[in-house]
Amino acid sequence: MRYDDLYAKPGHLIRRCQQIAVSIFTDECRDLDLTPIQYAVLLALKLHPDIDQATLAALAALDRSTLGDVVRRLQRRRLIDRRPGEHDRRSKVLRATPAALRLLDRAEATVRRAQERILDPLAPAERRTFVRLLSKLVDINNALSRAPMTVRAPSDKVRRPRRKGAR
Amino acid sequence: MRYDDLYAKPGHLIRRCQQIAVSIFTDECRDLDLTPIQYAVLLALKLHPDIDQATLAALAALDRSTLGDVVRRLQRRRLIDRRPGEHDRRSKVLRATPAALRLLDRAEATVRRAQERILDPLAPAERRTFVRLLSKLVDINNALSRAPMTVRAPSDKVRRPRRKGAR
DNA sequence: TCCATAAAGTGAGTATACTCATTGATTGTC
DNA sequence: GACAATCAATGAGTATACTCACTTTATGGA
Repeated sequence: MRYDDLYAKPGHLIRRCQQIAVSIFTDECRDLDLTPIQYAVLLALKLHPDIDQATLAALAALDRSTLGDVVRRLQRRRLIDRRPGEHDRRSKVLRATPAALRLLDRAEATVRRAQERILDPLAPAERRTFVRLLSKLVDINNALSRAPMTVRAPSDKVRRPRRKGAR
Repeated sequence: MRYDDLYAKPGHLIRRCQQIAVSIFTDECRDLDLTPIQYAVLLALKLHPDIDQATLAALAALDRSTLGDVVRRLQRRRLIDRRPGEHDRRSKVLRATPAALRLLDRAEATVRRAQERILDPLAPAERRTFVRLLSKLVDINNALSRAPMTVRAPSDKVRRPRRKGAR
């Protein structure tokens, strides 16, 4: 395969696809004032009440720092209830508030419509193929790589000195 | 199709895919100290020297604000040369420095390896299918929506005719 | 019990990635 | 040539999205 052109590179196509997906989601959910991440976090909390932030981060595929920010914003909007863990005093146990559950109910049809709009350019058979390949890609890469989901320690502990401007 | 589960939703899968792609790219390019975006911007500038920021933003599929930040960081590292436009004094004309061009040469094999690693979980035939569907999804959605990518040929096109009732 | 290790949350730092508003320059039209 | 619409860049504001370092707490083995 050729990756001469920027537009033929899988990485670029994936980024644009994500851009478009977020744009469509945001457009559909404008009235709900929910971002894709906030929706994912609240949905995960609805399905798994009373888990700590590290567990939720793994469920939603976010690192702990990012989730910390998301949780803070949702807590400020009274969509998340947050209390110290009883068994483990390091942890904070989270729960979606009744308002959040109502919001999720209201969001259901909207979110489904957004998901359908994302795949709209593809024919029905293509949609199934696309989602299947996407799932395969994500699952296997997730198992192999050190994506945030797996929290695997890098094999090479030797770290280069960070240059200025480095990420 | 069912989107009951978070993990079955296209939006979530696309986000995870992007996460993984960035992670692989960053891993491969760590010696080069280049992010995917920085690479895309520099490559676009190599192929289209002396364009202004708005044109570059369209080429790289970024909004102008985001590109402004990226350009500032690249300019600080002396990878971009930035001068006021001669014909249009509102604009700033950009060019990849010789150091940037050398960096792009060094990056070539590494970036290709990263792109291949992203698709590695798929069989060869699946890779072609995936990239084809991804391209279709991105192209059609881009044409329909008002995604940041407004394709316009910047190289030879002098000026777009201004449509009166457009937008 | 002591202690090395690890895990949970957090803060700092950096880099996307958008919206909206503003300022200054340009252009088509009258 | 004046003017309205538009456009280029930029800043403020918000939300991801990571790494690294640090503190506090937990845990397992000597």
